Amino acid sequence: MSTVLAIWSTIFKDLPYTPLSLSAVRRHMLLNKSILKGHTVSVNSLANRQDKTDLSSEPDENLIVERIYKAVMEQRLAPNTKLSEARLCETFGVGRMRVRRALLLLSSQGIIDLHSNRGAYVACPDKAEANDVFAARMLIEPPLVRQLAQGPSEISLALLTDHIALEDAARAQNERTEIIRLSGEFHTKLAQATGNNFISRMMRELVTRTSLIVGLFGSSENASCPDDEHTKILQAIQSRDPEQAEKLLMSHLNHIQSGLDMEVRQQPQDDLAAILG
Amino acid sequence: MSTVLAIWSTIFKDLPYTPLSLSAVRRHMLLNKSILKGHTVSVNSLANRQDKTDLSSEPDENLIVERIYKAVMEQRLAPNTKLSEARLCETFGVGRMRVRRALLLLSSQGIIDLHSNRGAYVACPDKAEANDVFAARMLIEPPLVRQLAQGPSEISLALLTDHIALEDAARAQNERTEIIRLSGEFHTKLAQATGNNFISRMMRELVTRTSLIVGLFGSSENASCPDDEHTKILQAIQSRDPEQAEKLLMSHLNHIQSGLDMEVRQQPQDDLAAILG
DNA sequence: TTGACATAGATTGTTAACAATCGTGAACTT
DNA sequence: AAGTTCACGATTGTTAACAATCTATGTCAA
Repeated sequence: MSTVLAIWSTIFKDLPYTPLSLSAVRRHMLLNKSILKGHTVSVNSLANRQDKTDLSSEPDENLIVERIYKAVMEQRLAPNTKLSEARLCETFGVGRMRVRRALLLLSSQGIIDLHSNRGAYVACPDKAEANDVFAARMLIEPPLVRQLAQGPSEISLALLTDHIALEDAARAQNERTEIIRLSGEFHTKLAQATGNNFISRMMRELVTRTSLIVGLFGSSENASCPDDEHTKILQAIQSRDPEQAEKLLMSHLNHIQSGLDMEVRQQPQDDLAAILG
Repeated sequence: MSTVLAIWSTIFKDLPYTPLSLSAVRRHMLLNKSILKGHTVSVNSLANRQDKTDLSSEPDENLIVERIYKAVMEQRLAPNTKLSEARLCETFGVGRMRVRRALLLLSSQGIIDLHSNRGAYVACPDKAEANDVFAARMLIEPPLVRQLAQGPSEISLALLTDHIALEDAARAQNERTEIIRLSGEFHTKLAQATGNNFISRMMRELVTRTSLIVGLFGSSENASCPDDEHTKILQAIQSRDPEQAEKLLMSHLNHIQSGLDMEVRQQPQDDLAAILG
């Protein structure tokens, strides 16, 4: 017992399983019964197992994560807002455990901060963090669009044109929150167009953080990206012009960043004066 | 009550707090008592609060995460290895809750996969994922070292030279696991040298995944990066030669990738033949 | 007016028991 | 020999009660 634990301690290893023919397993078990020792090896489990592709697999706390993510992207959830467990339980009609897991996931994505014994608060990036986010985006996005403009990813570009149509529609109807969210998600979809899951996830995180930053340091009129810059970037990509695409994107990011006032940080919800009159 | 809940549902907002003078708060409360309605506003909490910088803040499940992360980096934990809750509880001497939180965090970092009702398994990247990882690294790392070679980050370069010393020492003593881990962490520290937290986190994740991939698809002799390539890259950075640094890094990554055999995937622990004799 | 206790209340952290699910191995059928 | 069914055991998922912590508010002294 303590020896088994010792082995585990050093290697963290367990018996895994693999699909195999049933008889083959039985043969092995007969031939090497002594080797099995304390471990137990299944028969049917090895043969019967099939790849369940986990289709309907996320009716869980991912919904909560998505809802809160969306609220942050639309700047309806202001930085420093407290997310109390009880309130979230009522809101989503789930148990405390689900809420807890969701909060942990959100904190691992940097969307919220978890303070021990004090609760969860929407992340409130400071000046240094804001600079990091933009520096990271300026490092990653240029080679990204360059690659998109070079490689032939015809199909995935359709997603981008569709997205811009959505943006235009939202702008036409003047739906503020929708505009803000779509405006950010354009960049996320830019990354998705590469078909690379890692790049997509990184961009998604960076864009979410950017949304918080714009909400904190931005003035109200430039909450969303300038209207036509996305269109122009996409056009450059479609016409296979890497230089132009990269150039447009850099100036686009610069526009966003220069629209921020890093010194006069607005504290939308954190300022008692705004609430107490 | 239901109106409060309705507001919450749409905005997810709560009363936050800010450090303020005690008398100022009292004045506000007297002047605007009616505005406070259902909400409660503290007095001392607003004034007494000080920035506790959460120094000794992580004696929690981060330890478990770190231990498992390290085991993966050193290729002691093979892909597909099952991590059962009970076993982890014994190993680390903590309750099931901590283990559960740690597993959730690890899964959000892509280090393990969580299968519903079946447990946690060390991530087992497939061919497509491996390609994504290398594509992402080749997108990010070149501009990263280029930037390092341009910008003057003298101090942080010391960390890199120290690290290479560690690598050499480990190689001299022929400590396999140590060599493998340090070999990967060189790239992580490359990212840390930028001083940008986001870039650091991304690289850390990519390097961890790379470690799993090399363990799966690599032959035993090229488990670690070739000895002197790291040294040369660092030299190029120190001599402020962006072109050379970028070039060396690209060929370095290509070395690693070309050392993999994507077709004949080794299943170190997942292969019953290896266990059953 | 300001700051310092102290108590009451609310919120989060933890634990342990219970429920649901799945893997296991045998008996049984073809 | 190969496949199927079924109950048992083990593992994971969930819940609810309890413990620990922090916040809120009033009272008291300076």
